[in-house]
Amino acid sequence: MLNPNVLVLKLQHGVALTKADREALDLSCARAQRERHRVDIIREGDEPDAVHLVLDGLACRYKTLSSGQRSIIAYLVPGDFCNHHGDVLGTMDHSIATLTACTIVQISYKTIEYLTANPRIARALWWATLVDESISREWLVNIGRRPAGQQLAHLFCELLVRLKTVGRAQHDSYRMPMTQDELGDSLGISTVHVNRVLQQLRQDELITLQDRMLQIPDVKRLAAFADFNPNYLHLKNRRAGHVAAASARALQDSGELVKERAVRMPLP
Amino acid sequence: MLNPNVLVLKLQHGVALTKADREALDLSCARAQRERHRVDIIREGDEPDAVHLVLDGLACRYKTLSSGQRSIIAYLVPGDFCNHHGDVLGTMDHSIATLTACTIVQISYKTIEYLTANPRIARALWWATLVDESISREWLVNIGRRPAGQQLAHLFCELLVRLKTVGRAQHDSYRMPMTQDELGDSLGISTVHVNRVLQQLRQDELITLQDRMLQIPDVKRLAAFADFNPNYLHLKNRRAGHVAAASARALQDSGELVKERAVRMPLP
DNA sequence: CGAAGTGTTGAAGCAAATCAATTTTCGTGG
DNA sequence: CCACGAAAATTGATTTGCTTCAACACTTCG
Repeated sequence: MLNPNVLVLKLQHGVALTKADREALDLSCARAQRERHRVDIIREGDEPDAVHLVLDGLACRYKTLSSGQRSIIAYLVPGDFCNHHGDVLGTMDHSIATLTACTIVQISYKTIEYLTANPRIARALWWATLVDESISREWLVNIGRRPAGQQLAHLFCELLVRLKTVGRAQHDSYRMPMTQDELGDSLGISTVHVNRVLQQLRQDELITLQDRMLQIPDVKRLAAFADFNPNYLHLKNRRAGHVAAASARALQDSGELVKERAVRMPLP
Repeated sequence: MLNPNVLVLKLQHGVALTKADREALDLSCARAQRERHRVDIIREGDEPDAVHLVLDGLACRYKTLSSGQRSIIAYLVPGDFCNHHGDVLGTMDHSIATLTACTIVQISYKTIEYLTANPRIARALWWATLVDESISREWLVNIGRRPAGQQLAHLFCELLVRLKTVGRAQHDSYRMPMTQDELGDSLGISTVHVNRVLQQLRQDELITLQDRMLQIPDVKRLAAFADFNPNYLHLKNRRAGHVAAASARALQDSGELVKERAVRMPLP
Protein backbone atom coordinates (compact mmCIF):
# COMPACT_ATOMS: atom_id res chain seq x y z
CA MET A 1 0.00 0.00 0.00
CA LEU A 2 1.07 3.52 -0.69
CA ASN A 3 1.51 6.27 1.78
CA PRO A 4 -0.29 8.63 1.79
CA ASN A 5 -3.37 6.86 0.48
CA VAL A 6 -4.27 8.35 -2.90
CA LEU A 7 -7.96 7.57 -2.50
CA VAL A 8 -8.09 9.63 0.67
CA LEU A 9 -6.06 12.38 -0.96
CA LYS A 10 -8.52 12.53 -3.80
CA LEU A 11 -11.77 12.24 -1.88
CA GLN A 12 -10.78 15.00 0.49
CA HIS A 13 -11.10 17.37 -2.42
CA GLY A 14 -14.77 16.56 -2.58
CA VAL A 15 -15.87 16.00 1.00
CA ALA A 16 -14.29 16.74 4.36
CA LEU A 17 -13.40 13.45 6.01
CA THR A 18 -12.65 12.64 9.63
CA LYS A 19 -9.60 10.74 10.79
CA ALA A 20 -11.78 7.67 11.28
CA ASP A 21 -13.14 7.98 7.72
CA ARG A 22 -9.63 8.19 6.36
CA GLU A 23 -8.53 5.16 8.29
CA ALA A 24 -11.50 3.14 7.11
CA LEU A 25 -10.73 4.02 3.49
CA ASP A 26 -7.09 3.33 4.01
CA LEU A 27 -7.80 -0.09 5.44
CA SER A 28 -9.98 -1.10 2.52
CA CYS A 29 -7.01 -0.53 0.20
CA ALA A 30 -4.85 -3.01 2.06
CA ARG A 31 -4.72 -5.89 -0.38
CA ALA A 32 -3.43 -4.39 -3.55
CA GLN A 33 -2.14 -6.26 -6.57
CA ARG A 34 0.51 -5.33 -9.05
CA GLU A 35 -0.53 -5.40 -12.70
CA ARG A 36 1.75 -5.40 -15.70
CA HIS A 37 2.06 -2.80 -18.39
CA ARG A 38 -0.68 -2.95 -21.01
CA VAL A 39 -3.03 -5.62 -19.79
CA ASP A 40 -6.81 -5.63 -19.54
CA ILE A 41 -8.08 -5.28 -15.99
CA ILE A 42 -11.72 -5.59 -16.95
CA ARG A 43 -13.20 -6.44 -20.33
CA GLU A 44 -16.37 -5.34 -22.03
CA GLY A 45 -19.05 -7.87 -21.15
CA ASP A 46 -17.53 -8.76 -17.78
CA GLU A 47 -19.53 -8.60 -14.58
CA PRO A 48 -16.82 -7.72 -12.06
CA ASP A 49 -17.42 -9.04 -8.57
CA ALA A 50 -15.59 -6.18 -6.85
CA VAL A 51 -14.86 -2.52 -7.33
CA HIS A 52 -11.40 -1.95 -8.79
CA LEU A 53 -9.36 1.07 -7.81
CA VAL A 54 -6.08 2.36 -9.24
CA LEU A 55 -3.55 3.10 -6.51
CA ASP A 56 -0.54 3.65 -8.73
CA GLY A 57 0.25 3.91 -12.42
CA LEU A 58 -1.92 4.95 -15.34
CA ALA A 59 -4.84 3.06 -16.84
CA CYS A 60 -7.59 3.87 -19.31
CA ARG A 61 -11.15 3.09 -20.22
CA TYR A 62 -11.58 2.16 -23.83
CA LYS A 63 -14.04 0.79 -26.33
CA THR A 64 -13.28 -1.12 -29.48
CA LEU A 65 -15.32 -0.36 -32.59
CA SER A 66 -16.44 -3.03 -34.99
CA SER A 67 -13.73 -1.76 -37.33
CA GLY A 68 -11.18 -2.74 -34.71
CA GLN A 69 -10.34 0.85 -33.92
CA ARG A 70 -9.77 1.68 -30.27
CA SER A 71 -11.30 4.71 -28.62
CA ILE A 72 -9.86 5.76 -25.26
CA ILE A 73 -12.65 7.28 -23.23
CA ALA A 74 -10.88 8.20 -20.00
CA TYR A 75 -7.59 8.08 -18.19
CA LEU A 76 -7.51 6.57 -14.75
CA VAL A 77 -4.92 8.09 -12.43
CA PRO A 78 -4.17 7.00 -8.86
CA GLY A 79 -7.31 7.34 -6.76
CA ASP A 80 -9.68 6.64 -9.66
CA PHE A 81 -12.22 3.82 -9.69
CA CYS A 82 -12.38 1.47 -12.65
CA ASN A 83 -15.98 0.43 -12.07
CA HIS A 84 -17.67 2.68 -9.56
CA HIS A 85 -21.07 1.44 -10.63
CA GLY A 86 -20.80 -1.67 -8.54
CA ASP A 87 -23.35 -4.24 -9.61
CA VAL A 88 -26.07 -1.83 -10.61
CA LEU A 89 -25.33 -1.85 -14.33
CA GLY A 90 -24.41 -5.50 -14.58
CA THR A 91 -22.16 -6.06 -17.55
CA MET A 92 -19.37 -3.66 -18.45
CA ASP A 93 -20.03 -1.70 -21.61
CA HIS A 94 -16.32 -0.94 -22.05
CA SER A 95 -12.91 -2.26 -21.05
CA ILE A 96 -10.19 -1.08 -18.70
CA ALA A 97 -6.53 -1.55 -19.48
CA THR A 98 -3.28 -0.51 -17.85
CA LEU A 99 -1.08 1.87 -19.81
CA THR A 100 1.83 1.43 -17.41
CA ALA A 101 2.48 -1.06 -14.64
CA CYS A 102 -0.22 -0.38 -12.06
CA THR A 103 -1.13 -1.12 -8.50
CA ILE A 104 -4.80 -2.07 -8.37
CA VAL A 105 -6.88 -2.89 -5.36
CA GLN A 106 -10.16 -4.76 -5.45
CA ILE A 107 -12.72 -3.71 -2.92
CA SER A 108 -15.58 -6.15 -2.44
CA TYR A 109 -19.15 -4.93 -2.74
CA LYS A 110 -19.52 -5.99 0.87
CA THR A 111 -16.79 -3.59 1.92
CA ILE A 112 -18.24 -0.81 -0.22
CA GLU A 113 -21.58 -1.40 1.45
CA TYR A 114 -19.91 -1.15 4.84
CA LEU A 115 -18.04 2.00 3.87
CA THR A 116 -21.07 3.75 2.42
CA ALA A 117 -23.05 3.17 5.57
CA ASN A 118 -20.99 6.16 6.63
CA PRO A 119 -22.73 9.15 5.06
CA ARG A 120 -19.54 11.18 4.57
CA ILE A 121 -17.88 8.36 2.70
CA ALA A 122 -21.02 7.67 0.72
CA ARG A 123 -21.09 11.30 -0.25
CA ALA A 124 -17.41 11.24 -1.16
CA LEU A 125 -17.84 8.24 -3.46
CA TRP A 126 -20.90 9.84 -4.99
CA TRP A 127 -18.80 12.95 -5.57
CA ALA A 128 -16.09 10.90 -7.27
CA THR A 129 -18.61 9.34 -9.63
CA LEU A 130 -20.10 12.70 -10.51
CA VAL A 131 -16.68 14.18 -11.19
CA ASP A 132 -15.92 11.32 -13.55
CA GLU A 133 -19.11 12.07 -15.38
CA SER A 134 -18.19 15.73 -15.51
CA ILE A 135 -14.83 14.85 -17.01
CA SER A 136 -16.53 12.83 -19.74
CA ARG A 137 -18.65 15.84 -20.57
CA GLU A 138 -15.63 18.11 -20.78
CA TRP A 139 -13.92 15.60 -23.06
CA LEU A 140 -16.96 15.74 -25.30
CA VAL A 141 -16.51 19.47 -25.64
CA ASN A 142 -12.80 19.05 -26.16
CA ILE A 143 -13.08 16.45 -28.89
CA GLY A 144 -16.12 17.96 -30.50
CA ARG A 145 -15.11 21.56 -30.75
CA ARG A 146 -11.41 22.18 -30.33
CA PRO A 147 -8.67 21.82 -32.94
CA ALA A 148 -6.01 19.20 -32.24
CA GLY A 149 -3.45 21.50 -30.64
CA GLN A 150 -5.90 22.82 -28.11
CA GLN A 151 -7.24 19.35 -27.46
CA LEU A 152 -3.80 18.15 -26.46
CA ALA A 153 -3.15 21.27 -24.41
CA HIS A 154 -6.45 20.83 -22.62
CA LEU A 155 -5.70 17.22 -21.81
CA PHE A 156 -2.29 18.20 -20.46
CA CYS A 157 -3.87 20.84 -18.21
CA GLU A 158 -6.44 18.40 -16.91
CA LEU A 159 -3.85 15.78 -16.10
CA LEU A 160 -1.68 18.34 -14.35
CA VAL A 161 -4.51 19.20 -11.98
CA ARG A 162 -5.68 15.64 -11.47
CA LEU A 163 -2.20 14.31 -10.83
CA LYS A 164 -1.40 17.14 -8.46
CA THR A 165 -4.43 16.38 -6.32
CA VAL A 166 -2.95 12.96 -5.61
CA GLY A 167 0.62 14.10 -5.29
CA ARG A 168 1.73 12.69 -8.62
CA ALA A 169 2.84 15.92 -10.28
CA GLN A 170 5.18 18.76 -9.49
CA HIS A 171 3.91 22.30 -9.76
CA ASP A 172 4.44 22.43 -13.52
CA SER A 173 5.47 18.98 -14.68
CA TYR A 174 4.61 15.31 -14.51
CA ARG A 175 5.37 11.98 -16.02
CA MET A 176 3.25 11.52 -19.14
CA PRO A 177 3.64 7.88 -20.15
CA MET A 178 1.11 7.72 -22.98
CA THR A 179 2.42 7.03 -26.46
CA GLN A 180 1.43 9.28 -29.33
CA ASP A 181 -0.70 6.41 -30.53
CA GLU A 182 -2.61 6.38 -27.26
CA LEU A 183 -2.98 10.15 -27.27
CA GLY A 184 -4.45 9.88 -30.74
CA ASP A 185 -6.92 7.22 -29.66
CA SER A 186 -7.99 9.51 -26.81
CA LEU A 187 -8.63 12.55 -28.92
CA GLY A 188 -9.81 10.88 -32.09
CA ILE A 189 -6.88 12.04 -34.20
CA SER A 190 -4.22 10.09 -36.06
CA THR A 191 -0.79 9.33 -34.62
CA VAL A 192 0.89 11.27 -37.37
CA HIS A 193 -1.12 14.31 -36.55
CA VAL A 194 -0.46 13.99 -32.83
CA ASN A 195 3.21 14.00 -33.64
CA ARG A 196 3.02 17.13 -35.72
CA VAL A 197 0.83 19.00 -33.30
CA LEU A 198 3.10 18.12 -30.39
CA GLN A 199 6.00 19.57 -32.32
CA GLN A 200 4.03 22.73 -32.82
CA LEU A 201 3.27 22.98 -29.09
CA ARG A 202 6.95 22.56 -28.34
CA GLN A 203 7.94 25.10 -30.93
CA ASP A 204 5.49 27.57 -29.42
CA GLU A 205 7.10 26.84 -26.06
CA LEU A 206 3.82 25.82 -24.54
CA ILE A 207 5.30 22.53 -23.38
CA THR A 208 8.55 20.63 -23.23
CA LEU A 209 8.49 16.89 -23.52
CA GLN A 210 11.59 14.83 -22.85
CA ASP A 211 11.99 11.27 -21.71
CA ARG A 212 8.26 11.05 -21.08
CA MET A 213 8.35 14.03 -18.72
CA LEU A 214 5.95 16.77 -19.63
CA GLN A 215 6.89 20.22 -18.44
CA ILE A 216 4.71 23.29 -18.76
CA PRO A 217 6.77 26.50 -18.64
CA ASP A 218 3.76 28.76 -18.18
CA VAL A 219 0.68 27.01 -16.89
CA LYS A 220 -1.55 30.04 -17.24
CA ARG A 221 -0.49 30.48 -20.83
CA LEU A 222 -1.18 26.85 -21.73
CA ALA A 223 -4.54 27.00 -19.93
CA ALA A 224 -5.49 30.15 -21.81
CA PHE A 225 -4.46 28.56 -25.09
CA ALA A 226 -6.55 25.47 -24.36
CA ASP A 227 -9.50 27.41 -22.93
CA PHE A 228 -9.05 25.29 -19.82
CA ASN A 229 -11.25 26.03 -16.83
CA PRO A 230 -10.79 23.58 -13.93
CA ASN A 231 -14.27 24.14 -12.53
CA TYR A 232 -15.45 20.91 -14.06
CA LEU A 233 -13.12 18.95 -11.77
CA HIS A 234 -15.09 20.25 -8.78
CA LEU A 235 -12.13 20.41 -6.39
CA LYS A 236 -13.97 22.39 -3.85
CA ASN A 237 -12.53 21.28 -0.53
CA ARG A 238 -9.78 23.65 0.48
CA ARG A 239 -9.25 22.12 3.86
CA ALA A 240 -7.59 18.99 2.59
CA GLY A 241 -4.37 20.24 4.09
CA HIS A 242 -2.06 18.48 1.68
CA VAL A 243 0.55 19.89 -0.59
CA ALA A 244 -1.41 18.58 -3.52
CA ALA A 245 -4.45 20.52 -2.47
CA ALA A 246 -2.44 23.67 -2.13
CA SER A 247 -1.08 23.33 -5.64
CA ALA A 248 -4.47 22.66 -7.10
CA ARG A 249 -5.78 25.69 -5.30
CA ALA A 250 -2.95 27.81 -6.65
CA LEU A 251 -3.90 26.80 -10.15
CA GLN A 252 -7.55 27.36 -9.50
CA ASP A 253 -6.94 30.77 -8.07
CA SER A 254 -4.80 31.85 -10.96
CA GLY A 255 -7.03 34.59 -12.30
CA GLU A 256 -7.64 33.56 -15.87
CA LEU A 257 -8.81 30.11 -15.04
CA VAL A 258 -11.74 30.75 -12.78
CA LYS A 259 -14.46 32.50 -14.66
CA GLU A 260 -17.64 31.70 -12.94
CA ARG A 261 -17.70 32.26 -9.24
CA ALA A 262 -15.71 31.66 -6.10
CA VAL A 263 -15.20 28.08 -5.08
CA ARG A 264 -17.46 27.23 -2.19
CA MET A 265 -15.87 27.01 1.22
CA PRO A 266 -16.99 23.94 3.12
CA LEU A 267 -18.18 24.05 6.70
CA PRO A 268 -15.43 24.34 9.32
CA MET B 1 -48.79 15.50 -14.72
CA LEU B 2 -48.56 12.95 -17.44
CA ASN B 3 -49.94 9.51 -17.46
CA PRO B 4 -48.17 7.11 -17.36
CA ASN B 5 -45.35 8.69 -15.41
CA VAL B 6 -42.26 8.75 -17.62
CA LEU B 7 -39.87 8.59 -14.69
CA VAL B 8 -41.42 5.32 -13.56
CA LEU B 9 -41.42 4.03 -17.13
CA LYS B 10 -37.75 4.75 -17.41
CA LEU B 11 -36.58 3.55 -14.02
CA GLN B 12 -38.33 0.24 -14.44
CA HIS B 13 -35.82 -0.56 -17.11
CA GLY B 14 -33.10 -0.45 -14.50
CA VAL B 15 -34.64 -1.78 -11.33
CA ALA B 16 -37.82 -3.68 -10.58
CA LEU B 17 -40.14 -1.40 -8.61
CA THR B 18 -43.14 -2.20 -6.47
CA LYS B 19 -46.50 -0.54 -6.81
CA ALA B 20 -45.72 1.54 -3.71
CA ASP B 21 -42.39 2.64 -5.22
CA ARG B 22 -44.12 3.71 -8.39
CA GLU B 23 -46.71 5.67 -6.50
CA ALA B 24 -44.08 7.44 -4.42
CA LEU B 25 -42.22 8.46 -7.57
CA ASP B 26 -45.41 9.47 -9.24
CA LEU B 27 -46.41 11.68 -6.34
CA SER B 28 -43.10 13.50 -6.32
CA CYS B 29 -43.74 14.59 -9.91
CA ALA B 30 -46.98 16.30 -8.99
CA ARG B 31 -46.05 19.94 -9.28
CA ALA B 32 -44.70 20.30 -12.78
CA GLN B 33 -44.12 23.54 -14.62
CA ARG B 34 -44.38 24.34 -18.26
CA GLU B 35 -41.28 25.88 -19.84
CA ARG B 36 -41.09 27.64 -23.16
CA HIS B 37 -39.17 26.65 -26.21
CA ARG B 38 -35.46 27.48 -26.06
CA VAL B 39 -34.94 28.84 -22.59
CA ASP B 40 -32.27 28.06 -20.03
CA ILE B 41 -33.50 25.92 -17.16
CA ILE B 42 -30.20 25.96 -15.31
CA ARG B 43 -27.10 27.99 -16.09
CA GLU B 44 -23.43 27.24 -15.65
CA GLY B 45 -22.43 28.55 -12.24
CA ASP B 46 -25.87 28.08 -10.71
CA GLU B 47 -26.37 26.12 -7.52
CA PRO B 48 -29.85 24.71 -8.07
CA ASP B 49 -31.85 24.14 -4.91
CA ALA B 50 -33.80 21.20 -6.29
CA VAL B 51 -33.41 18.34 -8.72
CA HIS B 52 -34.99 19.15 -12.09
CA LEU B 53 -36.60 16.42 -14.14
CA VAL B 54 -37.93 16.53 -17.69
CA LEU B 55 -41.45 15.10 -17.94
CA ASP B 56 -42.19 16.17 -21.48
CA GLY B 57 -40.39 17.76 -24.39
CA LEU B 58 -36.73 17.80 -25.33
CA ALA B 59 -33.91 19.60 -23.52
CA CYS B 60 -30.14 19.54 -23.71
CA ARG B 61 -27.02 19.98 -21.66
CA TYR B 62 -24.57 22.37 -23.23
CA LYS B 63 -21.38 24.26 -22.61
CA THR B 64 -20.30 27.51 -24.17
CA LEU B 65 -16.66 27.89 -25.19
CA SER B 66 -14.76 31.12 -24.76
CA SER B 67 -15.07 31.54 -28.52
CA GLY B 68 -18.83 31.66 -28.05
CA GLN B 69 -19.33 28.32 -29.73
CA ARG B 70 -21.92 26.04 -28.18
CA SER B 71 -21.30 22.37 -27.56
CA ILE B 72 -24.31 20.19 -26.84
CA ILE B 73 -23.23 17.43 -24.50
CA ALA B 74 -26.44 15.48 -24.02
CA TYR B 75 -30.09 15.35 -24.92
CA LEU B 76 -32.61 15.10 -22.15
CA VAL B 77 -35.75 13.20 -23.04
CA PRO B 78 -38.77 12.66 -20.79
CA GLY B 79 -37.70 10.85 -17.64
CA ASP B 80 -34.18 12.35 -17.63
CA PHE B 81 -32.78 14.37 -14.76
CA CYS B 82 -31.18 17.74 -15.42
CA ASN B 83 -29.03 17.72 -12.29
CA HIS B 84 -28.95 14.33 -10.70
CA HIS B 85 -25.93 15.29 -8.64
CA GLY B 86 -28.02 17.12 -6.10
CA ASP B 87 -25.90 19.38 -3.96
CA VAL B 88 -22.77 17.25 -3.97
CA LEU B 89 -20.98 19.09 -6.76
CA GLY B 90 -22.15 22.55 -5.82
CA THR B 91 -22.06 24.80 -8.85
CA MET B 92 -23.16 23.62 -12.27
CA ASP B 93 -20.32 23.22 -14.75
CA HIS B 94 -22.69 23.41 -17.70
CA SER B 95 -26.11 24.71 -18.63
CA ILE B 96 -29.44 23.10 -19.43
CA ALA B 97 -31.79 24.52 -22.02
CA THR B 98 -35.07 23.46 -23.55
CA LEU B 99 -35.08 22.66 -27.24
CA THR B 100 -38.86 22.48 -27.38
CA ALA B 101 -41.54 23.50 -24.94
CA CYS B 102 -41.04 21.26 -21.92
CA THR B 103 -42.74 20.11 -18.79
CA ILE B 104 -40.24 20.23 -15.96
CA VAL B 105 -40.74 19.20 -12.38
CA GLN B 106 -38.54 20.29 -9.51
CA ILE B 107 -38.02 17.76 -6.77
CA SER B 108 -36.63 19.15 -3.55
CA TYR B 109 -33.53 17.59 -2.03
CA LYS B 110 -35.73 16.79 0.94
CA THR B 111 -38.01 14.71 -1.24
CA ILE B 112 -35.07 13.01 -2.91
CA GLU B 113 -33.73 12.15 0.51
CA TYR B 114 -37.08 10.71 1.45
CA LEU B 115 -37.32 8.73 -1.77
CA THR B 116 -33.82 7.32 -1.54
CA ALA B 117 -34.44 6.03 1.95
CA ASN B 118 -36.13 3.32 -0.08
CA PRO B 119 -33.28 1.12 -1.32
CA ARG B 120 -34.99 0.14 -4.57
CA ILE B 121 -35.59 3.76 -5.50
CA ALA B 122 -32.07 4.69 -4.43
CA ARG B 123 -30.76 1.97 -6.67
CA ALA B 124 -32.97 3.08 -9.53
CA LEU B 125 -31.72 6.68 -9.31
CA TRP B 126 -28.15 5.42 -9.06
CA TRP B 127 -28.80 3.35 -12.17
CA ALA B 128 -30.14 6.41 -14.02
CA THR B 129 -27.01 8.38 -13.17
CA LEU B 130 -24.74 5.60 -14.33
CA VAL B 131 -26.61 5.22 -17.58
CA ASP B 132 -26.20 8.93 -18.22
CA GLU B 133 -22.49 8.53 -17.70
CA SER B 134 -22.46 5.57 -20.03
CA ILE B 135 -24.20 7.61 -22.69
CA SER B 136 -21.54 10.32 -22.40
CA ARG B 137 -18.90 7.69 -22.95
CA GLU B 138 -20.62 6.35 -26.03
CA TRP B 139 -20.92 9.88 -27.38
CA LEU B 140 -17.19 10.25 -26.94
CA VAL B 141 -16.65 7.23 -29.13
CA ASN B 142 -19.18 8.49 -31.61
CA ILE B 143 -17.71 11.95 -31.96
CA GLY B 144 -14.13 10.82 -31.74
CA ARG B 145 -14.09 7.97 -34.16
CA ARG B 146 -17.03 7.90 -36.51
CA PRO B 147 -17.53 9.86 -39.73
CA ALA B 148 -20.42 12.32 -39.78
CA GLY B 149 -22.95 10.05 -41.45
CA GLN B 150 -22.49 7.30 -38.93
CA GLN B 151 -22.50 9.79 -36.09
CA LEU B 152 -25.92 11.00 -37.10
CA ALA B 153 -27.16 7.48 -37.66
CA HIS B 154 -25.90 6.44 -34.24
CA LEU B 155 -27.61 9.37 -32.57
CA PHE B 156 -30.87 8.50 -34.32
CA CYS B 157 -30.63 4.90 -33.12
CA GLU B 158 -29.95 5.97 -29.56
CA LEU B 159 -32.88 8.35 -29.51
CA LEU B 160 -35.17 5.72 -30.95
CA VAL B 161 -34.38 3.37 -28.08
CA ARG B 162 -34.47 6.05 -25.40
CA LEU B 163 -37.72 7.53 -26.61
CA LYS B 164 -39.31 4.12 -26.92
CA THR B 165 -38.53 3.28 -23.31
CA VAL B 166 -40.69 6.20 -22.25
CA GLY B 167 -43.38 5.68 -24.84
CA ARG B 168 -42.38 8.62 -26.98
CA ALA B 169 -41.57 6.78 -30.19
CA GLN B 170 -43.34 4.35 -32.47
CA HIS B 171 -41.57 1.18 -33.44
CA ASP B 172 -39.57 2.86 -36.18
CA SER B 173 -40.22 6.58 -35.97
CA TYR B 174 -40.33 9.55 -33.67
CA ARG B 175 -40.55 13.29 -33.57
CA MET B 176 -37.06 14.72 -33.96
CA PRO B 177 -37.34 18.43 -33.17
CA MET B 178 -33.67 19.40 -33.26
CA THR B 179 -32.58 21.82 -35.95
CA GLN B 180 -29.61 20.98 -38.14
CA ASP B 181 -27.75 23.65 -36.23
CA GLU B 182 -28.39 21.84 -32.97
CA LEU B 183 -27.45 18.49 -34.46
CA GLY B 184 -24.18 20.04 -35.57
CA ASP B 185 -23.47 21.43 -32.12
CA SER B 186 -24.08 17.95 -30.70
CA LEU B 187 -21.72 16.14 -33.01
CA GLY B 188 -19.11 18.82 -33.47
CA ILE B 189 -19.79 19.30 -37.17
CA SER B 190 -20.95 22.31 -39.13
CA THR B 191 -24.57 22.96 -40.06
CA VAL B 192 -23.77 22.81 -43.72
CA HIS B 193 -22.23 19.43 -43.32
CA VAL B 194 -25.15 18.12 -41.28
CA ASN B 195 -27.39 19.16 -44.11
CA ARG B 196 -25.37 17.33 -46.73
CA VAL B 197 -24.94 14.21 -44.69
CA LEU B 198 -28.65 14.06 -43.91
CA GLN B 199 -29.35 14.22 -47.60
CA GLN B 200 -27.01 11.32 -48.13
CA LEU B 201 -28.74 9.27 -45.42
CA ARG B 202 -32.06 9.95 -47.09
CA GLN B 203 -30.73 9.10 -50.49
CA ASP B 204 -29.41 5.81 -49.14
CA GLU B 205 -32.88 5.21 -47.73
CA LEU B 206 -31.55 4.81 -44.22
CA ILE B 207 -33.97 7.42 -42.93
CA THR B 208 -36.85 9.57 -44.02
CA LEU B 209 -37.29 12.96 -42.47
CA GLN B 210 -40.39 15.01 -43.07
CA ASP B 211 -42.08 17.63 -40.97
CA ARG B 212 -39.70 16.89 -38.12
CA MET B 213 -40.72 13.24 -38.08
CA LEU B 214 -37.84 10.83 -38.38
CA GLN B 215 -38.70 7.46 -39.81
CA ILE B 216 -36.31 4.54 -40.03
CA PRO B 217 -37.38 2.07 -42.72
CA ASP B 218 -35.00 -0.66 -41.55
CA VAL B 219 -33.81 -0.26 -37.98
CA LYS B 220 -31.37 -3.15 -38.18
CA ARG B 221 -29.82 -1.72 -41.30
CA LEU B 222 -29.36 1.73 -39.77
CA ALA B 223 -27.95 0.19 -36.59
CA ALA B 224 -25.50 -1.88 -38.58
CA PHE B 225 -24.46 1.18 -40.57
CA ALA B 226 -23.89 3.17 -37.38
CA ASP B 227 -22.23 0.32 -35.50
CA PHE B 228 -24.92 0.83 -32.87
CA ASN B 229 -25.03 -1.57 -29.94
CA PRO B 230 -27.65 -0.67 -27.33
CA ASN B 231 -25.82 -2.43 -24.49
CA TYR B 232 -24.53 0.88 -23.20
CA LEU B 233 -28.08 1.96 -22.38
CA HIS B 234 -28.28 -0.90 -19.86
CA LEU B 235 -31.98 -1.57 -20.32
CA LYS B 236 -31.89 -4.80 -18.45
CA ASN B 237 -35.30 -5.04 -16.86
CA ARG B 238 -37.55 -7.07 -19.11
CA ARG B 239 -40.41 -7.17 -16.68
CA ALA B 240 -41.39 -3.55 -17.12
CA GLY B 241 -44.50 -4.79 -18.83
CA HIS B 242 -45.00 -1.78 -21.05
CA VAL B 243 -45.20 -1.53 -24.76
CA ALA B 244 -42.12 0.62 -24.68
CA ALA B 245 -40.16 -2.10 -22.99
CA ALA B 246 -41.27 -4.64 -25.49
CA SER B 247 -40.12 -2.50 -28.39
CA ALA B 248 -36.78 -1.84 -26.81
CA ARG B 249 -36.36 -5.52 -26.24
CA ALA B 250 -37.21 -6.28 -29.83
CA LEU B 251 -34.46 -3.95 -30.93
CA GLN B 252 -32.05 -5.38 -28.43
CA ASP B 253 -32.80 -8.91 -29.49
CA SER B 254 -32.33 -8.15 -33.13
CA GLY B 255 -29.33 -10.35 -33.78
CA GLU B 256 -26.76 -7.97 -35.14
CA LEU B 257 -27.04 -5.54 -32.32
CA VAL B 258 -26.21 -7.61 -29.31
CA LYS B 259 -22.65 -8.76 -29.46
CA GLU B 260 -21.59 -9.41 -25.96
CA ARG B 261 -23.86 -11.58 -23.90
CA ALA B 262 -27.45 -12.13 -23.01
CA VAL B 263 -29.13 -9.38 -21.08
CA ARG B 264 -29.51 -10.38 -17.47
CA MET B 265 -32.94 -11.49 -16.37
CA PRO B 266 -34.00 -9.93 -13.10
CA LEU B 267 -35.52 -11.89 -10.27
CA PRO B 268 -39.15 -12.88 -10.68
C1' DC C 1 23.06 -7.30 -31.48
C1' DG C 2 18.79 -7.67 -33.50
C1' DA C 3 13.86 -6.98 -33.23
C1' DA C 4 9.96 -4.57 -31.89
C1' DG C 5 7.97 -0.49 -30.58
C1' DT C 6 7.91 4.43 -30.89
C1' DG C 7 8.75 8.69 -32.96
C1' DT C 8 9.54 11.48 -37.21
C1' DT C 9 9.10 13.07 -41.96
C1' DG C 10 7.14 13.65 -46.77
C1' DA C 11 3.56 13.48 -50.27
C1' DA C 12 -1.06 12.91 -51.78
C1' DG C 13 -5.93 12.79 -50.96
C1' DC C 14 -10.21 13.55 -48.56
C1' DA C 15 -13.73 14.82 -45.22
C1' DA C 16 -15.31 18.61 -43.40
C1' DA C 17 -15.06 23.80 -42.55
C1' DT C 18 -15.89 28.20 -44.21
C1' DC C 19 -17.96 31.78 -46.78
C1' DA C 20 -21.73 33.41 -49.20
C1' DA C 21 -25.99 33.38 -51.42
C1' DT C 22 -30.68 31.57 -52.15
C1' DT C 23 -34.85 29.04 -51.16
C1' DT C 24 -38.12 27.16 -48.06
C1' DT C 25 -40.52 26.92 -43.87
C1' DC C 26 -42.48 28.84 -39.90
C1' DG C 27 -44.33 32.04 -36.63
C1' DT C 28 -46.83 36.10 -35.89
C1' DG C 29 -49.67 39.93 -36.33
C1' DG C 30 -52.58 42.54 -39.29
C1' DC D 1 -56.39 33.91 -44.08
C1' DC D 2 -52.74 36.09 -45.97
C1' DA D 3 -48.49 38.96 -45.67
C1' DC D 4 -44.48 39.69 -43.74
C1' DG D 5 -40.12 38.85 -41.38
C1' DA D 6 -37.26 35.64 -39.22
C1' DA D 7 -35.50 31.13 -38.77
C1' DA D 8 -34.14 27.04 -40.97
C1' DA D 9 -32.72 24.43 -44.81
C1' DT D 10 -30.23 24.13 -49.04
C1' DT D 11 -26.72 24.80 -52.59
C1' DG D 12 -22.16 26.12 -54.68
C1' DA D 13 -17.30 27.31 -54.48
C1' DT D 14 -13.21 27.36 -52.07
C1' DT D 15 -10.07 26.24 -48.45
C1' DT D 16 -8.01 23.52 -44.78
C1' DG D 17 -7.08 20.42 -41.00
C1' DC D 18 -6.46 16.06 -40.83
C1' DT D 19 -5.88 11.23 -42.70
C1' DT D 20 -3.56 7.89 -45.12
C1' DC D 21 0.27 5.60 -46.91
C1' DA D 22 4.94 4.87 -46.90
C1' DA D 23 9.50 5.12 -45.57
C1' DC D 24 12.93 5.82 -42.23
C1' DA D 25 15.30 6.90 -37.66
C1' DC D 26 15.67 6.31 -32.99
C1' DT D 27 15.14 3.98 -28.68
C1' DT D 28 14.60 0.24 -25.71
C1' DC D 29 15.39 -4.10 -24.15
C1' DG D 30 15.68 -9.10 -24.13
